[in-house]
Amino acid sequence: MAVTLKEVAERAGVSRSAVSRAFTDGASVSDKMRHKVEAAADELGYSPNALASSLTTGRTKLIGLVSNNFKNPFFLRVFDLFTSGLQERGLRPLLVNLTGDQGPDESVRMLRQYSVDGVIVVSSTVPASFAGSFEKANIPVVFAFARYKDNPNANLVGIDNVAAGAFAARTLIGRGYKHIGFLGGPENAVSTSDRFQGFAAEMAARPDLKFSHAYSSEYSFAAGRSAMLGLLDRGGQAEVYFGADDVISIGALSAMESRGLKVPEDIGVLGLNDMEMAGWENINLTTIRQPIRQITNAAVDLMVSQLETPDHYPEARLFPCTLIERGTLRNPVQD
Amino acid sequence: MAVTLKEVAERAGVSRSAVSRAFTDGASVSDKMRHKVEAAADELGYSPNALASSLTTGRTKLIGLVSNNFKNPFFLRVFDLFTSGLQERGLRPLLVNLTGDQGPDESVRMLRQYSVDGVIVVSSTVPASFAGSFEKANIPVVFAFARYKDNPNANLVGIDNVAAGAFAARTLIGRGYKHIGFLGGPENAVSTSDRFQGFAAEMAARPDLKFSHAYSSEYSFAAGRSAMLGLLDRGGQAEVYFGADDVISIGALSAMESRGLKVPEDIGVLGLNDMEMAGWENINLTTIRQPIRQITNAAVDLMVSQLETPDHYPEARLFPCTLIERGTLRNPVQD
DNA sequence: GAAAATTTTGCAACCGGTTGCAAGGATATC
DNA sequence: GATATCCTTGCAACCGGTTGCAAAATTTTC
Repeated sequence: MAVTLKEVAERAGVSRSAVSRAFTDGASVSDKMRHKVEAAADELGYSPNALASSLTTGRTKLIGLVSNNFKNPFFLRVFDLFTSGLQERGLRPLLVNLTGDQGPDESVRMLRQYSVDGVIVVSSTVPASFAGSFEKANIPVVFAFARYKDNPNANLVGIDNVAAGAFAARTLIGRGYKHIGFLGGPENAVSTSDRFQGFAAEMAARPDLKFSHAYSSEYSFAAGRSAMLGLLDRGGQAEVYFGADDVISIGALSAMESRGLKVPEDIGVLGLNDMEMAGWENINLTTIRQPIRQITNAAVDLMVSQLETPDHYPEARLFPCTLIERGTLRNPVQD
Repeated sequence: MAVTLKEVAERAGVSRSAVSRAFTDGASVSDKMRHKVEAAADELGYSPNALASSLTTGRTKLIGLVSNNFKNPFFLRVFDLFTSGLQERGLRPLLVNLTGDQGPDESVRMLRQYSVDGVIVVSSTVPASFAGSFEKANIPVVFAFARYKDNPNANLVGIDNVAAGAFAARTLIGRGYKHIGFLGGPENAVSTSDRFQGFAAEMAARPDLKFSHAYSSEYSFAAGRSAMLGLLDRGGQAEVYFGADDVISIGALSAMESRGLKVPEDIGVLGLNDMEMAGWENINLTTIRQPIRQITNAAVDLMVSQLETPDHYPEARLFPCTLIERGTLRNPVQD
């Protein structure tokens, strides 16, 4: 159906190789030939078939974008930045939604069938077994928003969740809170357990402060709200909570409001991510920002480096988080 | 690098065609042959190269998913449903982010280069010129969340925005509001102008009621908030506003709160979409739900029909909206 | 058990490109 | 102007599969 190289060659009265070369950067073609070919191609509306050429070149420019985070609103921005970032470099994102039944092996097989040049795994909860599958298939992979210690010799980009947890704890301690709570996502999610680890370590240094913790059943508004309602209704709640994710923190905020508590006067909340809704004036959540643009850019850069130099030495790029002061924490105490 | 069909053939001691047939449903192969081939393939870890086969079969099972809605949180769910819906049918979404410089022609060319079997355009604001480009390239296309009258003979799935606007107006009239406002997205967005058209037509039948309208600069929280702040500060605002999108309505809600107005006592808001945040208890927006699951399913179905029967007659599938009662509208008046 | 009908298999050409190699042309050197 | 050098071009093989066709193998029929 589509116009092929052969037709262009016939039209221009040249060999097929000549046409191929005219469309290949750096190939040996005279200007005259190039113009002749381009003219014929334009008349016919030809554009080369990327899939056919991949057969000989071994490059498809297809990058698998694998994720299981299609529920957390934070990730819409992540997808936006990844797709546009990849496109800018001439790469095409092949999206894989890891929800439900599809196991990792299944996905890897699929990605191999489509000869992706590389894979970016966008997830904080992806099983570590993934890394091995890709390595075995010899597919370059970058883990974004992932955990360093699971894959010390994988390419990896994100924040240090342990450090972020510690940062959160120091922030809350600095505000003079005496009873500090940690409200995590699912207890078995690595992001939650890492954040907890850093948080708890920092709290351990301050035995004079009261420290308690709880978990939500998943990373969602409803789970955060319901966990916080449980804490409030049980009584003896902390003066402030670090919610290990914005969407949980916002759920918690709504629970506090439902129980008639004033924030930040009666109780405080600190989130993590700085997703768009945190900045909405009717939410106004004080939170720790993940530098999402830096993370996505770095992931794409790392992908490109791997494509260019196949024996690229594995690398982890971790970025520090920053506090975004809004309205859900009391002011710092004066020294 | 990867295992090829030839290697499997040698290993199994059969011809290449035999291997190919063993992996093709409905091909003529004996059970004995199939087992022999499968054994060899398993030993070698072979899986067929989808791109190479596409060369002869003419099918890639790649579906372009084209969108420029990477800002509206509503669409994360849309992407979730589309990607999983396509995957379930063995199709692979190739994502195209239409932001910025990339013109439609550029995108169409790219999609053709990758021999996509079809394209789903996910956008309410995509230029109508798109349809032509795909038709010319003979690529099946489905427009989701699009406008019927722009492409009466294109495959199209969504709601009837004019009808939705009218439904909104009737709803507000039914609540006994005497001064009713319309707060749109950008004035030139087709979704906004269609919704306005339906809304205004319904209002025209009730000259006894006061009707006013305004627009936001884009479909975003900030734009909705700032537009509503403008209306409130100018004075003479309506008793209730239909915000032509949830994200705008939520922005408007926050503006009202900032100006000390109680919702729904002092002023009302009705949204459209029923995105996740509308249901958050600390937002609690009464809104008109777009049946997103039906829309995405229908779009995928329509795509599949087109792939199966190439001369599939164009079809528009429009779904009705339903009111989701929450807390931002006063109760219906009793007859 | 032989002939006819049916199924299975392999050959070879093809899908739409790329590329090493050698021949042909153009340019530079003397 | 002849020769050496470099650039351009076409040929043919190849990338990893599929498929029409005919030969081979199997099954059915009588």
